[in-house]
Amino acid sequence: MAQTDTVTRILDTAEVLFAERGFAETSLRNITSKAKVNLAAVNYHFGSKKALIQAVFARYLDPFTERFHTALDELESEYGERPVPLEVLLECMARTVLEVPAERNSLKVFMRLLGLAYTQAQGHLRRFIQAHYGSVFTRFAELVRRATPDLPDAERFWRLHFMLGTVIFTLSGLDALRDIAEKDYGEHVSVRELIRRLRPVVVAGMNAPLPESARAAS
Amino acid sequence: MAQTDTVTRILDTAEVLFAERGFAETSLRNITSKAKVNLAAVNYHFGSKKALIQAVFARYLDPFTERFHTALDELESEYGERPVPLEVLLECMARTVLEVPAERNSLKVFMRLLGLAYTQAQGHLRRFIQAHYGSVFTRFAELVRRATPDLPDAERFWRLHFMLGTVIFTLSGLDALRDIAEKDYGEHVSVRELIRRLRPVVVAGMNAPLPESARAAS
DNA sequence: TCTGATTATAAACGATTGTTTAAAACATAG
DNA sequence: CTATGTTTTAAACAATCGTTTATAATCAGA
Repeated sequence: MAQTDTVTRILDTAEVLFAERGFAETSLRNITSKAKVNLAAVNYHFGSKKALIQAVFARYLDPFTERFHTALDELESEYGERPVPLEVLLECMARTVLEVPAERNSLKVFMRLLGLAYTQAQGHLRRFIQAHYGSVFTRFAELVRRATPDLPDAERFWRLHFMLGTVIFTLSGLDALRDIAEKDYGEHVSVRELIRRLRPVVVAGMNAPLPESARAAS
Repeated sequence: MAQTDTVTRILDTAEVLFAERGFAETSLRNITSKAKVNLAAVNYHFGSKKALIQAVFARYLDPFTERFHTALDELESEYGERPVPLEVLLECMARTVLEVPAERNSLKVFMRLLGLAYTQAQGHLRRFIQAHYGSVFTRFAELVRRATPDLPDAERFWRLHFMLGTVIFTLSGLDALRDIAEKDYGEHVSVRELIRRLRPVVVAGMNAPLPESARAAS
């Protein structure tokens, strides 16, 4: 039983430190000392630092993809052949993202990790995430395609990533932005309130008019 | 004259490596060996690695803020007391962002650096950028305020950062996205074309309907 | 051409990194 | 209790990090 305890203590500490300072800036000694665990325990239980990083992600993404798949199952059986409206799809994704880390009050950590997965070099991480969790995103993208039949494929592809960028960038850099916001007009904003603000912006962005044709551009 | 040569060779190499792998993952030995410069040259000319990082940013942001200020000057004198339309402001910013690195074909590097500035911990960088270049952003935000008088202050603040997130996130992670895009539908997309696609999305996001009131939310 | 300051260089510094080793502690089944 | 397999531990590993030092090379001004 002490084994499980050590493994989860390492994961709990690692995810916080990774989220705060990034992967390269967090040493195994930082993690093990704060987790009150022997240094060698990381290599013993996980094999390497890279594997630890992937394990941290898997602990969030495994339940996320599972819940997201069943949520999409429900939507598909509810709507049958009819396309699921875009707002419903976005709402579904947002709800799932909020649910997963809610149990440990770690939404902020989860968001920050997603941001790091995009921006930190860490080629192994991108490959790991793509290989293990790419399919659920493909499925979501296909549903979005049916919800926005007028959008050219390329346009929809990019707008989906614009949307992802907005959300992940905002929620991942939340602490820094919150500092500025509080200094500017003294309002403390919660993650859920931010998501409330994000929704109309994202929907409007997805439904924006098509850009002027490439040839007509200056 | 050899001095200037060494300094710029260090900066040229450092910005590329930083953009590719991040700050912590790029060692001074990586930089100096690739730049064919002695290791100690960095500490001699810049003082420290932190100072080198800041110098890399200053080389982009100094001309950027200067050009942006004069471009905003022209807009203000053109419109006088009337508010500058939002589209014009965004167009002005986009044009300035494109102009600065154009001389060295390093738009990709510039964008990637901006993304890193947001996401990498590097507290000293955030403070440096805020202290040196915060004023031009404040000025821009004030012009946006006059262009969108119907938007509550808090809402506009967050939407501006949503927009920044979309653009920086997209252009900073461009290489990864481009790989996916090419694999999905074989189209190679240029930065300028991406900006063309971004514009209507950003404008629509800024002009999106207000979210349901906080109290009415679930 | 000599002088004095600036720049380049090679070598070493101590600190920290991820990982491995070998022995100790522990748990559990016979 | 004993024996076996698992987990923990302290110590050391080689590699790399940013920085410093002392010396050599280069330059500009008189």
